[in-house]
Amino acid sequence: MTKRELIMERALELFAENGFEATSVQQITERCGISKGAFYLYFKSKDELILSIIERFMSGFIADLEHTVTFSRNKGNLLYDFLLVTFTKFREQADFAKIFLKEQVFSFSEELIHTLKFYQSAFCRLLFSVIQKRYAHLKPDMQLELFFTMNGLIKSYAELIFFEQYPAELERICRAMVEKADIMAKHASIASLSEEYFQTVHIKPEIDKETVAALLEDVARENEEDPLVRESAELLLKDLENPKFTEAITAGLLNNISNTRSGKWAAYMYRQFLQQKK
Amino acid sequence: MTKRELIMERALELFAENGFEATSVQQITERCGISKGAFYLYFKSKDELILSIIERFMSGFIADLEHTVTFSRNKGNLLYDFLLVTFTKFREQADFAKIFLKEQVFSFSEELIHTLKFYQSAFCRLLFSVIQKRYAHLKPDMQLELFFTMNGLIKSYAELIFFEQYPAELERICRAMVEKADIMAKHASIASLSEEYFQTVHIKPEIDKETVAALLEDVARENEEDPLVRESAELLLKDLENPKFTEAITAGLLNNISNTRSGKWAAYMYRQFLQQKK
DNA sequence: TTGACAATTGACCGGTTAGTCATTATTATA
DNA sequence: TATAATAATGACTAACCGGTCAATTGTCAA
Repeated sequence: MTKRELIMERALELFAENGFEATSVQQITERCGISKGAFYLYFKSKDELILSIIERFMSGFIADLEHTVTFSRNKGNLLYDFLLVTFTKFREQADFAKIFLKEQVFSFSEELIHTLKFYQSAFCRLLFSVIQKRYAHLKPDMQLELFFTMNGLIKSYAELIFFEQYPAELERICRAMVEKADIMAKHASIASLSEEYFQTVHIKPEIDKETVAALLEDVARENEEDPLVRESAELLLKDLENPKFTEAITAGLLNNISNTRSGKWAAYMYRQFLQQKK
Repeated sequence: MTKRELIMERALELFAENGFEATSVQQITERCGISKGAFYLYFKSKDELILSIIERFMSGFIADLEHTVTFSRNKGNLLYDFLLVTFTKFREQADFAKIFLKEQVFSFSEELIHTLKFYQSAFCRLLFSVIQKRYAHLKPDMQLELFFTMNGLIKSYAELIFFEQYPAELERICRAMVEKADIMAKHASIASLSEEYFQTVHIKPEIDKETVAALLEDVARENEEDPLVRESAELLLKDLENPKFTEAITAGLLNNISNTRSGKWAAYMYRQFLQQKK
């Protein structure tokens, strides 16, 4: 483990215990057994630290969910799978879940708020797409209603599990949630939210070409020894500047890089970027 | 408006804007146009200030809800009324709602955490009693399930309204929520929570005799000019020490003081105290 | 007008914070 | 072993925090 990773790990523990604001750089360095000066060799500020932590975990989280949505074998279980992956990932990273669920948005830097909103809307888009598929026959306003309810329940269950340390059976919770969604889809008639709500949640991600290019370069660098992945990333990079490939070819290349850690995220961003252009 | 109230009001604004931790006493006094020293004439610490704010608003809030539950004319609409009062009260006090919904529990004093938990569990008990009445035919585990879902939805809607400033129609939201509850009560079968959850939420309030006595003394003092209220409070005070009255008499006396501001809260606490003794 | 008392002030205190940088320790290379 | 390069240190700064208190101002009866 690099020292940078060590700092991130210990800091995450402290943030989960005492919150971001209440944790001082001093405390972090003490737990790591390093000096205060050393901290600033690896992070240029405390803000950059929390940003890196959020970025690192959330990119993995969203990429995993995206993978579930895209490659789920059993389409009938997609909602269940989505929920289970969500809770499982959060449980794996319980410390992160705590700060993500409860952390104040007050007194955060603009950049931090922007990053959080970006990932939150990425999650919302995925969840909504799952709802849309399962309940395609419903009118959009009732789909919205279902999305809102499920989103709220996810948060409630997450708080119960991580803050009250409730000994939950994740599978049971997910089954109960799917049942609720199905029942509501079948019998509910009153929509409490208008289309305006969609705008509230659905903040456009505004992914630019440079961001995607940078991610693909990372993939190529990190997988230098694997020619298939490296070449796929390089081809995608070229096509980004000068699109020539058909959809099938692009999809195949994205699949090639999707098995690597950084590749999963890069592929997701690439797909989002293409969809945005349409 | 007394200077104490002025401070509470301006402080609440700042807390809603920047959070409790991030708001300094300096900022508060500046917005009030007073000196820092003056602040400490009215509050012995910053903690006492936030405690007073919470106490002031939450006692009124819970008392109103309790009044709704106890005296609701149309029992069939009780859940709807409960939800509507909740949202309406929160909207009236949007600044307070913000700090109550989002404020960190990290780095709060023990007393503050205890107070917050006390009011939260008072709210939970009321909501659960409403659910219990409406869905009396259901098994306890499904009642719990309904309670959890409604509680979560209340929070989700509240966040939507106060943080995203979503232009909500409260009546429509409440109708949609009641519909959801009814549908779930009729068709849901999977219970995700065991009885353990009840303990998590249902923290015993532990109301002691002295607390209730102090509240009744306040009522008597505040309503000196109203003999009916004053004497009712004094009789209740005596009966607290040396219980002689029948339930009907006690209930009547509690009704007598329930129309005053402080009386509503005192009556609620009195009833809770009696129930606890059983 | 005076004097007693209450209300109000703001400089000040000890403590904590994020962040800096001259100095020192460690490692790699020649 | 000597030298250069890199890694790490911790005392230090400036700003801000909650809270205090001697000094000042305002008020009103005598």
